Formats: sequence, C-alpha cells, structure tokens
Amino acid sequence: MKANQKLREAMDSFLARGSTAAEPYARLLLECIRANDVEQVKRLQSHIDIQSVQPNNTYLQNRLLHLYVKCGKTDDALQLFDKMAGKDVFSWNVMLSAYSKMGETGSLRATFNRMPVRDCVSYNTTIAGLVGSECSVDGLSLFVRMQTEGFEPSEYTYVSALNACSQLLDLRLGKQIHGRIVASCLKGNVFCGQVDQARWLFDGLGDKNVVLWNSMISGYLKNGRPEKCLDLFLEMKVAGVKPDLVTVSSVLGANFRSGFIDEATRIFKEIKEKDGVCWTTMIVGYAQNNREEDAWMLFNEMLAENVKPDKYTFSSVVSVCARLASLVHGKVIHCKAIPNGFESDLLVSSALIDMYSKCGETLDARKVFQVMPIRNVVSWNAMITGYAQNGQDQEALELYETLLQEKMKPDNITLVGVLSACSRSGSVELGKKYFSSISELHGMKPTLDHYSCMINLLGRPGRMNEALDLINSLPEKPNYLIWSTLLSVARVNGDIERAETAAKRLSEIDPLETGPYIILSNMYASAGRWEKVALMRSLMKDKKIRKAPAYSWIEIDYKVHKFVSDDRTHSQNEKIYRELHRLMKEIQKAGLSKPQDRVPIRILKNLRVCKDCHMFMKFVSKLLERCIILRDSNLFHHFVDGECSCKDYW
DNA sequence: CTAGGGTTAG
Repeated sequence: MKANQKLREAMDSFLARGSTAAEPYARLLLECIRANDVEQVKRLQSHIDIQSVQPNNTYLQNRLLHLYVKCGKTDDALQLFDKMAGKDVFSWNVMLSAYSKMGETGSLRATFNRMPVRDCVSYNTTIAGLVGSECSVDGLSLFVRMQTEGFEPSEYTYVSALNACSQLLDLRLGKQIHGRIVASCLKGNVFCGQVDQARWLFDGLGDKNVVLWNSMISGYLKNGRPEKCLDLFLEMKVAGVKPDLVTVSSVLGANFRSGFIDEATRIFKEIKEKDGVCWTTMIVGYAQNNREEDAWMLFNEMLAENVKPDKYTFSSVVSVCARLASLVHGKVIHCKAIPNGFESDLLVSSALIDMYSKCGETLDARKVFQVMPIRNVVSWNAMITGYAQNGQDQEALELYETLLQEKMKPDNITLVGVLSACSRSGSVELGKKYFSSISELHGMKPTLDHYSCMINLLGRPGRMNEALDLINSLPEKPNYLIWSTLLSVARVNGDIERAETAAKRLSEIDPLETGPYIILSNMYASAGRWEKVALMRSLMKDKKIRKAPAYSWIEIDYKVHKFVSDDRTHSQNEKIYRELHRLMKEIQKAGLSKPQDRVPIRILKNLRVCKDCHMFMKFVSKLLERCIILRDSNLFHHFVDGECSCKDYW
C-alpha cells in the first residue's frame, strides 16, 4: 500500500515536470512493472509513448510485454509487440505464452511459425499450449520436430510430452518417453493412473524440487487417493522442501475430498499471500460440502481483497448459485462476469446455462446458449438436460436433433438427458430408438444410467415385464440406481410385488437408507394393508433408521431463507404459519381462475417432494395466481394455475 | 518467457 503511494507520488512529480527524458522515464516504468501496476503504466503511457522515448530498449519493452500478459491484457501486449523494433526471441516467447494461456491455438501456431529464430523455450511453450488445448497429437509431433532440428528436450518438454500421452491414454508411448527421461537423468511425472509406479520412481529420486513434490501430490489426487496427499504433504515438510501456493492448493483439494473442510479452512487462513487458485479451491470446497453460503461469502471476501476472479472462479461461483437455485445471486454473477470478459467463456457460459435451468428459467438459459461463440458437448448437455428437467421434452429432443445435424458427438450425459426427456413425454418407441443408437450410431457402451432411463421409460406406462426383462439382461450387476428406478416405477403402477423386490435389494446395498421403507409403507397404506404398514414402522424403529431431515430454501427479496420441516425458528414464524393456515382453509373452498403475471415463487428442496405437498402446491398456484417453481432432489415442478409441468409423474 | 495447483454438464 505504502509502496504504491510512493510510486504514485513519483509519477505525479515526473508528469508535472513534463519531461520526456529517456532515463527517468525508463526507471519509473520499470518500477511500475515491478509493482505489477498496469494502471500506472497506462497513466504514464497516456502522456508519453514508450516507442517515442525508448524506441530501441528491447529489455524494457519485453518487461512491459510480460506484465501485460501476466495481467491478461493481451490486446495491449499485441499492440506493443507489433510496434517493437528490436524483437528478440524472448519477446516472441512472451507472445507464445499469452496465446498458450488463453488456449488460442490458432494464433499460437501462427506466431510460432512466423518466428525468425526459435529456442528451446519457444518449443516448450508451444508444446504445452497445444497439449493444454486438446491438440496433443500436434504437441507430440512438435516434440519430435524439435529434436530433428537439434534441440534437446528439457524437463519442461518432457512434462508436456507425458501429459500428451496421458491425455491420449497412450501408455506405450508414455513409457517410451519415460525411458528416455531416465536415460537422460531427468525427472519424471505422474501419469496414466500408474500412481504406484510413479511413487516408486519418485522415491528413487534423490534431489526433488517443489514441482516434483507437487506433481506427486496431484497424482494421488487425480487417482482418487486424497489421504496419500496429506501424508506426502507432511513428508515434504520433513524433507525440508518449502511448500508453495501450488502445493497448498492441491492439499486443500485433498482435504475437501476426504471431508476435512475445517482442516482446509485452517490451512487456508494460514496462507498469507493467496492467489486466485487458492481462493477458487476453497470456494469449490465449500460448495462440494454443502456449504453454499460460506462459498458465496468467501467469493465476496475474495473480491474485497482485490483478487481478480478468473473463468474458473466464475464458473464455480455460478454453480454455487445453481445449487442454491438462487436466481438473484446468479444474475449478480452474470453481470459481474460481463465486464470481466467471461460472458462468452466456455466454462462460464455452460455454468450459466445450468444455473438458469436450475432456477427454472430455460428462456434465459437458451439466450446464453444462443450467443456462445464456441460450444462444446458440455454446453449442449447443460441446455438439453436443462430442458429435460424442466419438463420441456420437445425442446430437449429438438435440440438433440440439432446437435446431431451439426455433427457434434454426444456423450453419455447427453443421452441421459435425451432418454429422460423421452420417458417424461411417454415416447417409448422414440426412446428405444435413441437407446439403440448409443451403441449402433455412436459406438458407445450404454451405462447403467441409460438402463435406468429405459426402466423408467418402459415401467411408467405399465410395461413392467419389459422393464424387468431389461434388468435381467443387464451387462453388469444392478446398482442402487437401477433398483430405486424399479421401485419408483412400481410405485407409480401400484405394483407391490415388484416394489418389495426392489426395496429388498436396496436395503441390502444401503441398509440405512429410509426412502425405500417409506415408499413401501405408503404403498401398503394405499392398498389398505395396515398390518404391513405396522411392520414397516417397527422395522425402521428396530434398525434405528430415521428419516433424513427435509430442508427447503426460498428466495425472497434478495435473501435466501432456509427451513427444516416443522421449523418454528424463523423470525416471522407467526406470520408464516398464520398465512399457511389461511391457505389451507382457502384451498378447502377452491375454484378460481385468473391470469398469471407475478414473479414466480422459487423453492428448493433437498428431498423428493411428497404427494401431499405436490397437491398443496398445485392448489396454491391456482389460489395465489402465482407460478411456483419447485426444484426437488429429483426434478423441477412448474406449478401454473393448478397444473404441474411434471404431469404428476415424479 | 516454458513444467506442477483450482473449473462447467447427469
């Protein structure tokens, strides 16, 4: 703070003198660069152009170029670069790193090809950029080319080359390259899921720098062994290697995955100089541990500390809003993303589509989808599943057809969306067609998720025998999802026998889960088999199974309110219950019909909505002339004028 | 200037 103040004073007096002397100008500019203060640089340049004062000072210009790239001001960097008289290989490399960071492979390749002279770093940067943008094949061919042109690969090069192998799942080539690394006494990395082998190599290495430790730690993380990361973190400290920001970010991630969110919070608070990645990791950690409010607060702290959020931060925070189904928070983020230049970013846009869909606003979601300059399968999936979950089956299927027309390749998730749209609209034949297209047209193997959709598709309209045949023909052992799907279709059909089968299997897999007992008990009650209802109750009592608490979230005037079932803790408790009782009475009278024009009421529930509440909401929507959008653990319910978009199937 | 950390869809 103090240093910046001093710099500003120096700047003021320099500009006041109106001097254009080269030496003080250069000194001042360098200081601005050292302080990472682009604003001061701009201020200085608005008075005097660097070209007119320092036309041949390549060193100074390179430093400035690097600062621009570091701060994400690529346009400024490019402008300066174009004007530079004495470009050296460093200047070119800085531009390569800019394009590499942004994933602009076109400009990256073009710049690389235009370079008059290249060095090892030029190759390393370009290879890393290509590999990072899913152009691993090209990255590898450049890896080969650099050697034919007489450049010796360094550890940087090998890391990228091995990354390329792991991306292409080419273990054979990876091992070959690894052999070369061993031969040239360089250091390896952690790839292709062979984490134990990597550890063996790692232990064999004498001198290990911080990058190596970090690679090993993240290797464990990527291979789903977070507990090992923490061990390694401690070992690293014992070995006297000082952890850096990268280490801490990995370890933070590991803590979340093993559920030690409080431990992570402690480590996070200890870090003095946090960078954007640290903040993002922590925000994501909160979000994944169902602490969305903390995640949101942390994001605001991050902004208050002047740490610049990037596309990863924005997409994470947008997904926090989606989890909360908080449209106002989501819109705030959307508005913040625009001036930061992330509006049309692939990650952010896909998260926005998901957020709007999860708030029941598919029109807004579609607007985001429509303006995206580049879409990948994730963007399409977000939009298709958004439609499917909101009961807009036709839109979902139409969009899928467009995807096929545009020669995009769908993935497993796309087809889950498509099949669930079919089952909701009762299009059995169409669903069957899409199901067989998974293997026949797209050359993929249907997963249990797809089979579950099919059981739903067949079972709902009562084709229970076909659904059971499908379960018997599964290529692998039926999992929890399959049996709970069978239970849910058996419930719709009042098929107690099948429901019993499914519930039995479910309790074998997860004995503590309450859902199956409750569904079965309700089915017995509907059939008047009260002795069975009593049996279910005593069973649940014996096993000490208790129903998970039901939560609801509702957003009123920019604030999210959370309720537990039979909650009496809200500050406006009396008023709420008075209104509830008034509604109950009104509903008993019923019979109104007026246009819908007010803001919808949005409700989020952690469990599946029960039959009574569903009925209640239908009445309330009619009575209050308000659209109610309720998102439960399963899908979306748009209640309008006494009808629900789920068509009473859920 | 180049390697290692965080992100989106069911």
